[in-house]
Amino acid sequence: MLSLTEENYLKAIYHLSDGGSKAVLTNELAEAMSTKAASVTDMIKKLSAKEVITYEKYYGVNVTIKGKSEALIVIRKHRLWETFLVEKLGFAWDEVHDVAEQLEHINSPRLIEKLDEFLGYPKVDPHGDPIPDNKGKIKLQPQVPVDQLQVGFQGKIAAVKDSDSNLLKYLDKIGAKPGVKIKVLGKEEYDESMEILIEDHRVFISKEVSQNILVVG
Amino acid sequence: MLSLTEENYLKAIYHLSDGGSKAVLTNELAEAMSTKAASVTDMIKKLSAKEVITYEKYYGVNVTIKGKSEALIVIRKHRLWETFLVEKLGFAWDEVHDVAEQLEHINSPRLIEKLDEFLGYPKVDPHGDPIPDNKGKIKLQPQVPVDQLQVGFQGKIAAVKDSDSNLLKYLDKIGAKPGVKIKVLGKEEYDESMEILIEDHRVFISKEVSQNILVVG
DNA sequence: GTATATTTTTAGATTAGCCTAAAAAATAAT
DNA sequence: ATTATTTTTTAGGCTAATCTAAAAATATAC
Repeated sequence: MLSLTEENYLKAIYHLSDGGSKAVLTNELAEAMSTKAASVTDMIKKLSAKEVITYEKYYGVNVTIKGKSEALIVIRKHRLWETFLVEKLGFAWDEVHDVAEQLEHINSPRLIEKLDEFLGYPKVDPHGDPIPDNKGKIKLQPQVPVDQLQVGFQGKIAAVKDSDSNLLKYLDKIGAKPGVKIKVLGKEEYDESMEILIEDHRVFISKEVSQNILVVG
Repeated sequence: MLSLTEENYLKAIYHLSDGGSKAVLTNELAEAMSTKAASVTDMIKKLSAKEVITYEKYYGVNVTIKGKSEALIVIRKHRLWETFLVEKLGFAWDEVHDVAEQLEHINSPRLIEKLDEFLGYPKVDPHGDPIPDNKGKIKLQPQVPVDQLQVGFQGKIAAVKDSDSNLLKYLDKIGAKPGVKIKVLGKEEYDESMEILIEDHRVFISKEVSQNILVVG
């Protein structure tokens, strides 16, 4: 059983490690938690003792299987609550985070199952992030390049192919970065250029560009 | 600003004092909070410093105006959440208390206003208890426990004391829920058990049970 | 490859909330 | 009205989570 504070640290570690794929340094974590490195060291020892992370001095921390599962439960709760706030209570998608940060710590598996059912078992939250299922499994969606999308498609930018620096600069200019909402408005047959909505503004992109933006449903 | 623990103490004081109409003793409070008298004395000092209660040594504590208002905000949240859990998520009315105990501490005035709106501005919660408005005003109707009623009394169940889950299950079984018609058929002198009519069927209840059913005329 | 800078850890305090044991005040009993 | 009992408070300690300041380990620079 984790305390509220421990739960928050674990979640931060999970995110900073990209879901457990790399080690997290003490200072990074201190920054993320708005606290001091010394406090982080203390907490790291506690979380190690509870076997949700492994810890090597002066090297960093890694999430264990158990830790991942616990982190995903919190993330599931966070994203279900965000969905509730937007879909049912009429919050704007950018004002839900702080409240969801509190709600995610409510401890009642039954409540979460009921909430999930009430929301119609949503797959993604209002930001487009996937909602882990009740086993803690996160269904990572296949990333599709924009040029293969149908007109009308709505989703979120998952990644961009970062081969060319000029391309990245251009993508940055039009606001095409991971996490941003995207919608396909139109497709020109003869040159395969596209008209898309990035966040809230319309842009025309060439086939070349469209091949380099990866999205998820 | 009160901590979670302070909020729970204040709420208990509010209830034990019958909404601020009498002083609460240290041991009473210790009992209610499942803690020791010494801890209560400590907390009393903190709550006095924050001016939500007044405190006279060896006499007891009283809620201040400010304290009442803060307690009522928590009670409002508790009862709105209980309503949500029953009305929207399909919880049974006797399984909501523990979850609502957690949810009542979520701090977001906007959330509560939105929730209130979503629920259609309910006046009472699933136990029949009145929901304070957003100014902290509570419309109280005099509620009398069944054990104090005369034979022949007819009325309506207004609320049940929602402390014990086993009791709530029992009450649910005999159909004793808010809104239901009730009539006192008889009273046994030697053990103070009673025979009552709940909606349409006769039941015998012990004194203990009769003390936990509150009715209005 | 030694010196300097950065990062991380230890050491020692602090605060909130709780505890036990003992002292003090209030209440009850004779 | 003293004594006995109950209630409440004080005294002193414990744990979780935080802090500052200093020491230790690692990384960087010349």
